[in-house]
Amino acid sequence: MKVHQLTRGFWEHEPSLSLGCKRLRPLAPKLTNSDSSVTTLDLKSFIKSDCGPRKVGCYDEKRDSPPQVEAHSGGTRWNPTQEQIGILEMLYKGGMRTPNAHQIEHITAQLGKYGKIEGKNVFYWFQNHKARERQKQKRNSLGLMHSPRTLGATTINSDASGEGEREEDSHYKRKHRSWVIECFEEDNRLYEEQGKDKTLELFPLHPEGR
Amino acid sequence: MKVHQLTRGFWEHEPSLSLGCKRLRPLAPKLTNSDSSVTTLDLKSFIKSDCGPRKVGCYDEKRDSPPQVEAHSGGTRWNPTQEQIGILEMLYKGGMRTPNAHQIEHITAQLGKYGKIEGKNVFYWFQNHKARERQKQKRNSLGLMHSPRTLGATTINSDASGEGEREEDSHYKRKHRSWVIECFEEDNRLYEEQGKDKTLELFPLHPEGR
DNA sequence: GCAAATTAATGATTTATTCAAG
DNA sequence: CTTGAATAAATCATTAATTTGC
Repeated sequence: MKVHQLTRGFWEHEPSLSLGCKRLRPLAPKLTNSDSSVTTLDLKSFIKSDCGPRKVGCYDEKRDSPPQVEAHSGGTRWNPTQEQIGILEMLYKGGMRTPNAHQIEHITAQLGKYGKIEGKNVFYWFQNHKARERQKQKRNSLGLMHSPRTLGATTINSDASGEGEREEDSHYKRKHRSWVIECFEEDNRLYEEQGKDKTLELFPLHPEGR
Repeated sequence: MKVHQLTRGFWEHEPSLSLGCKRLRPLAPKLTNSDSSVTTLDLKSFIKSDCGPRKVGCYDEKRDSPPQVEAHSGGTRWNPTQEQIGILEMLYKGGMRTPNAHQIEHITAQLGKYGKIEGKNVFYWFQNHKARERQKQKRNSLGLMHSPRTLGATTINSDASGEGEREEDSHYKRKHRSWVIECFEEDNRLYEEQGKDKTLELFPLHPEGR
């Protein structure tokens, strides 16, 4: 397979790769296949070796001291403290919905005083909180006008929170902002040396359908 | 600009906060892009400018020199060259679906030789390509068997497109991995030194009043 | 032939779902 | 069951090929 060469060329900075692929023009019929007799290159092997698919996910944050539970708990997932949650909710109530990189950075720094936390935790928190507030509300409004049966009595708060949380948020959305992605440029060099990998299986291994 | 007291309280580690903020709708639709009231929020452009070329901001900032397309980059959105597309497709065909930070970094570096490109572009490309290949296939398989009878059987993965593209991808997903988010930790210091206060508009910035 | 108007393709962003730790 | 984490689906926005009228 010639693909091999292509691949190699690619990873080796070879500037000359004359693949015949042509970006199909927008309006073109767009035939169904983009051909490809080319194929399956051994990218896998290369990439894989590049970063050992060792531990999956974020368990290997600290190269050593694995069982070392520091501060709170292991290193699996963020376990917010009361203060952290409080502040986050406060911000949420204040109107914040999707903080950008700067804000996240800042917030993270502040919350860090109360316990271990990473930027992504803040990011996710907002995402989840927003989504869940929304669905909670939807459930409520729907439930109210429908059958009186309550599925989960456990849901104590059930909107009792009384936040006047409206859908306001959804208007000013649709505005470009990148918080999440824009960081790629910055963090590049970092990984270079660390060798820390979060790689995991790069390719699908188990066939199956969803 | 008065940035809400609440904010101040928070940032100063002040525990006493009495938010009564009600905050109403963010404000007018804000279409026509940035109100340009200036400094208020160009966080984004800020960030971007950090790296040089200001893209995101759209054109508002410089209302003149609009048609000035430099090279091809312009400044709006990534416009992949054929080589770039070719390589990406090659990788895709090779089985790559959701490259992690390392891979993205690497790929970006390589593709950068053929034209301007950022990590996020690579990230998005894979996301979009994967999704679109999927929907294309779904369309196909649905289309070809218009026998309304067995709808459920559609999963036979007819592969009509002639492409060997399988659905394998959708299983190994749900695997923790952060490429996107993990960068938050790293890029922090970047902003730090700049001295640029980020307290600026932590909130949606709705015109107070009201 | 050319440029405005159309339109398909696709880059970028947001929302909805799903998975799984605790 | 709650919720942090991650991915997929839906949507918006912009670019460029194509069409159209002159």
